[in-house]
Amino acid sequence: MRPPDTKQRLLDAAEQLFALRGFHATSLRAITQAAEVNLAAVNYHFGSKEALLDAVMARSLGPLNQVRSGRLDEVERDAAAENRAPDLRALWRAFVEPTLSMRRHETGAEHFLSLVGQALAQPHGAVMEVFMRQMTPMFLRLFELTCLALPEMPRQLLFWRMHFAVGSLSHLMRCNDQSPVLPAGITAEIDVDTLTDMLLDYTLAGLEAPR
Amino acid sequence: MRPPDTKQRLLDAAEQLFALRGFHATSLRAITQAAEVNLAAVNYHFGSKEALLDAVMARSLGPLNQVRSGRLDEVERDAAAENRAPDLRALWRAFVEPTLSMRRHETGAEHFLSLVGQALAQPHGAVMEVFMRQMTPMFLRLFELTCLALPEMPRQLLFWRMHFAVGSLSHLMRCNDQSPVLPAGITAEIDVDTLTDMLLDYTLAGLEAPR
DNA sequence: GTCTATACGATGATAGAC
DNA sequence: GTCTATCATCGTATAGAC
Repeated sequence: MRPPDTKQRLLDAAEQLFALRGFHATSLRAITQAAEVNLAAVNYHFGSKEALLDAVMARSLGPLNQVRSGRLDEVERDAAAENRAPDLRALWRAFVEPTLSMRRHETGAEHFLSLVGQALAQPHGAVMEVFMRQMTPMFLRLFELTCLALPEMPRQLLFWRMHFAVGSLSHLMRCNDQSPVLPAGITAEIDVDTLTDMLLDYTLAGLEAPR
Repeated sequence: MRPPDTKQRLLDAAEQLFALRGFHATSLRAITQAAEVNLAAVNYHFGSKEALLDAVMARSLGPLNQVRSGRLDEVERDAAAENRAPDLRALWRAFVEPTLSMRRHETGAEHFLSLVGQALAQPHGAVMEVFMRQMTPMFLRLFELTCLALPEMPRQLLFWRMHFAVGSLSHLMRCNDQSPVLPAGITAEIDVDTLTDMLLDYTLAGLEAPR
């Protein structure tokens, strides 16, 4: 009647409750009750409540970055095959699209995005360190490939412009479920592909802007 | 020896501790001890711990938006005097510059920015509602003025592009103290004016990009 | 109106028996 | 590995002194 092991059950219950009601608003007792395990199991398997959040986040972030990494491989391979610089739009599409299309394919995507937002806002959160350790190689690789695609642009300038681009994406991730401010005559509902193209148009124009 | 009133002392102590150690990591007992007031004073003057955070944020956000509002007035006045559409760069400079230059003039600016980041990440936070209630008129006004400055652009498209622009700014605010990923040969130290111009170049190129 | 002292229920964490 | 019992600490509420 309760086949999966305790660790998995805790991860599943925690992911849902953390995202739904927030990290601090969720008690360990609520999680262990939902998972139908003992209260002390959390500290036995993970060590602390925050370490449980770490594990939940790492479980989703790993596969996502694996997809991104594979798509960056493709872009690099295409460029090498035709002996040219990598295509800027293909590059950023490889980075952006897996995240945005999570909502379509994965279940609990909004849970994951909500968790990332919460984790990154903590000042001394060990969670942010986990996130950064996972994301840093991806950022560095994307930066170097962007420099190759825009060889005329100073690296220092591109660094900051990439910072702006990442900000646009992360803000979009954070606000994608709850509608932000809606001016009159504007609807927030939009197709994922259209949204991806709009973000790419915006980002590429900013990256390539004259000084 | 302890001249200011209790309310003020609590706001000051809470602002510093919340920003330094995080909202949930800071106990009311730590705050009241730092403020040298009684524990129950928090609930008497503010009602709850979260309401205290509300008050701290509103204290900084109000004056900041007042500055922004005044500068938007100027842009509108200039446009009306010359009977033309508002200047897009002046418009966004009015919105962006007061925030970025907080670090130069105001004390505890990084505290405020850290608090905003924390507040916005909470799923059901009443704090986000407070923030949004303060920011919504500003966003709506900026949106309408941007539409006037770019009359050819569809409103729906401009709405999303403005969303991307706000994301860039908020990400910059959140990460301005702690250096993010630093590729080789890149330094994160930069003059505030240069940074402002770089952000404006990037944002305007994105807003004006062809479809 | 303000401030103080004190108490209550719930939380995250831990120790030790099984 | 799992469980029960227990701890210090948390946010909150209230009764009563100035």
